[in-house]
Parts: sequence; structure tokens; C-alpha cells
Amino acid sequence: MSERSQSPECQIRPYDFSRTNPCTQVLGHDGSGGSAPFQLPHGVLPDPGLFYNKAAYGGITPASAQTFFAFPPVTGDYRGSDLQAGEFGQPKHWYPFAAPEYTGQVPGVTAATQPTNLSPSIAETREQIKLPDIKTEKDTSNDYSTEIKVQQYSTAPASAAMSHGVFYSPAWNPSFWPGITHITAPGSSNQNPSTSSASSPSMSPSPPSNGLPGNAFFSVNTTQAAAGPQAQNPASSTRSSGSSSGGCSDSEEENLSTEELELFAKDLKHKRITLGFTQADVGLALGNLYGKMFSQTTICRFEALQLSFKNMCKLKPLLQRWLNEAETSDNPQDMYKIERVFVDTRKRKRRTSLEGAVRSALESYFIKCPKPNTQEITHISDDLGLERDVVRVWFCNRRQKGKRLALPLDEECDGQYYEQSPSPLNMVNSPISSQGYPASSYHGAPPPTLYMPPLHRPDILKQTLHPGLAHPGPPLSLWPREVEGQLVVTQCQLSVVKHDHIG
DNA sequence: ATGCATGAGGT
DNA sequence: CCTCATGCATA
Repeated sequence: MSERSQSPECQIRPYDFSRTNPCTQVLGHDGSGGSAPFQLPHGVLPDPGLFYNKAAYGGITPASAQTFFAFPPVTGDYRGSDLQAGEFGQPKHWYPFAAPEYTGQVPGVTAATQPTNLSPSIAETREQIKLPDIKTEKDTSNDYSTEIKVQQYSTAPASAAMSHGVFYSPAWNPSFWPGITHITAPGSSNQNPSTSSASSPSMSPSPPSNGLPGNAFFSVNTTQAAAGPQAQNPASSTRSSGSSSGGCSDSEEENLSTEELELFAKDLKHKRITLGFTQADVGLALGNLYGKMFSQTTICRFEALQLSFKNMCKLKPLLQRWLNEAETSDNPQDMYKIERVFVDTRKRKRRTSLEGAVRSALESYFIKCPKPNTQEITHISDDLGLERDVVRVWFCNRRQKGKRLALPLDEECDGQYYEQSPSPLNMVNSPISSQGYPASSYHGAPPPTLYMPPLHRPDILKQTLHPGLAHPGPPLSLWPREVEGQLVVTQCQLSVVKHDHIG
């Protein structure tokens, strides 16, 4: 139970950065590098093994790197190949009534009824929910093809029914939020929007002993109406810088301040733990209560304030309600008694595990150019021996991460992303109103005009760059100049060059 | 807790 | 091809 063991506030604050300009630091390396600042990433990290003990990898030397992905255009769809095999991070049974497994233990829990002693039971539950690992990327390191043999968890043949996709409660359609207005759940139809919290059907209704929570959950859909109000569709949301109106239209709160969110997140975590729930439990509970479930990841990120402001606003109301109910309920357990959701059967691409050196290289590239164009991506991918898509996705994620971490809640550092800035190195002070938190407005934070590559946090930096690379040692790879003789004279590169001189 | 991935919705 | 929300898988 890792969860419960940690202190309510041991969470990390993603947004406490040092004022140091990472750019400067990093770039400083270039400068020090003198005339050879632009070595190719792999050149800079000749032997990953030196940095990481994972020598097992055999190191990704330029040479090996190329063969690293010898496989053909895997680009294809990873899914579909075995629609019915299923992915199995979790059991896929979903029973209209409680699933045997659950019922088995739930009763006990239900009977127990002591919020604080749920742990054991819950633990069990989770045990069951979680399934044995399936495979490790490392095992199959160079061979995607092998993945095809996938798992054969025979559980639910239901797969046929749904080609793929995650299934929320049967009655739910994914579109949930957008136009909740009047969805009618197959099973039930009693809506009572108004009393969202107090009357949540799933709260404690389920007969303690019998362990047939299923029913209770079905009615859940009703609540949906309640949860629905904020049916602002993500797309249209305006959340403009104003923040107040945009993202969260839920009747509950609109003018969430970063501070409020921060407090709430903390409160949530604390209470959640106190009540004996894990993040995953909460995610499931939300599904039971409001129809839309969330993963442990999301809950985790919420608590850690690692979601965009808009996203935080959107989720807060739900979590708030959950919290309210959880606190009031006699049987908080009911809230997490899950209705097992079908795990989608899509075949997900095997997660690429980027080796440390490669990651560092990417990081370096990122610093130089957070938004590489197609050509650049291609170059990078070639250079590192990665699939283009992997690189592309990496950058996407990197940017996203940057936004999440760089300016979450922390008033101080709002909006300075790389956002479009032609030259990240120019530290453009873009008024981005994209995903971050409402700028200033809240605490009159003076926006530091820094290029804030998400790495401005020492800790992050460290973890991202890895031990051996965090200091002015080996110049991190930078945009290669020897660009296979041509192309890539992009803004990014230009900026790099420019900066180079600076250094 | 976080890295990589997916997919919807937008240019 | 991007952003954004989100989640599986893994460290």
C-alpha cells in the first residue's frame, strides 16, 4: 500500500522552480564546449553504460542505434491485430452484478464498515484487480514483432462486443461530458440532478452483506445528470486566460484559483488516505458515481497538481463530490466497490523504453528546439535510431510535460513556454493561454521572463538528465550541425546557432 | 509517480 | 501534425 504509507503531504510540488535559467545552464555547456558544441547526441553519449548501469543494453552506440529498430515500418496499427486477445492490466470481467471475485471480498468489507480499517479489504480488492505483469519491454527490446503473441487472458470473451475501447459502466457512453444533458442510461432513468451528493444512489445503498453492488452502480447513471452540468465540451471550452469562466463551467466552481486547487488537491489526498482509499479507488468511484471513471494516473496527477488548470477545474467538482460523499457515507467502501470495467482490447503499441542516453539526447534536442518540424524529427529519429513516431510522440509528451510542470499552479511561473516561439532560446515571453494555469491574475505573479524548459527544476533536471549528465561535463548533444549536409535549417537550428555564438 | 501512447478535436 | 486529456505499463 504505498499509498497509505506516505504522509498526506509528501507529494512533490511540481512547481517550485529555482530561478536559474536552465537554458543558460545547459547552454553553458555549449559554450564551454567551445567550437565543438554540436556533437551529435550519440556522439556525446558514446557509452550509455558509463552513465547507467544498465549495461545490459549493450549501450546504444551510434552503430547499434541504427540497428536498434531494424524492424520494418511497424507504423501500422498495433491494435486490431488481436482484438480479442485483450490487454490485460486488469481483469476484464464485468458483471452486471458484482463480479464473483469482488463479491467474495466485498461483503467482508461492507460488513466492516470502518472507514479507517478498509485498507486490508481494499487491498485485497486491488490485488484482484491487478493482474500479473505481462511483459517487460526490455525483454523484447528489439523486437516488436514478438509482441504480437500477446497475452491470452481468456477472461471475457466479451471482446467481440466491443471492438475496442474502454468501457465505462455499460450504460455509459464515452461522450459523457460533452453533452450530458439528457443521457438515458439503459438501466435506470431516475434523474435527480439537484441532489447530487446526498442522494447518490451508489453511496451506501448496496445491501451490506449480499455484495451485489452492481445494481447500485447502475443507477449511477442518474447522477450523471448531476455531474453533467459542466457539460462544456472540451473543444469549445474557452478557459481563456480569464480562467474563471473557461474550463470549469460546473455550477460549483468557476473561479477556482490556483490556490484553491492546490488546497483542494491536498485536502483530497489527505482525506482520501485517511478514508483508506487509493488513487485508483477514487478513480473507480468516480466512475461509479458519475459515470466517468478515471485512472489512478489521473487522480495522482490531480493530487500532484500536474494537470492543466483547465483540467483541474474540470475534475475538481467531481472529486469534490466524491469527497463529500466519501466523508459522509457510512459505507464509503461502496464507493470504490468497483464495477469492473472492461479493459479495452486494443493492442497497444509496446511501450518504448528509451534508454537513458537516448533520453538525454532527446532532452538536449528539446532544449534546442522544443518543437521540431518534420524534417528535424526525422533527423533526430535517424540520429538516435528511433522511430519517427516515437520521437514525435516524445516531443509531444515533453512539451506537454513542460507545460504541466513548468507552470502549474505556481503563480510565479505562469506562461512562459516555448510555445511556438521560433527560437526557444530567445526566451520568448509568449502569452500562451493554452494549457497552463491562468496567468498572473491570481497572485499577481510577475512572470519571469525565462525560457522555462520544463527542466528548470533542479530535481527534474536531475532526473531527466541523469546523474552523469547533470553537470557541465560532457556537452549534451545539441542540434547537430553536420546535418547530413543540408536540410534542417530551421528556426530552431538557427536559434541554436545564434545562441551558440552567444556562448 | 511517471514515461510513452492513444485518440479526439483543431488547424 | 499539434494540443490536450487521459491511461497503460512500468520504474
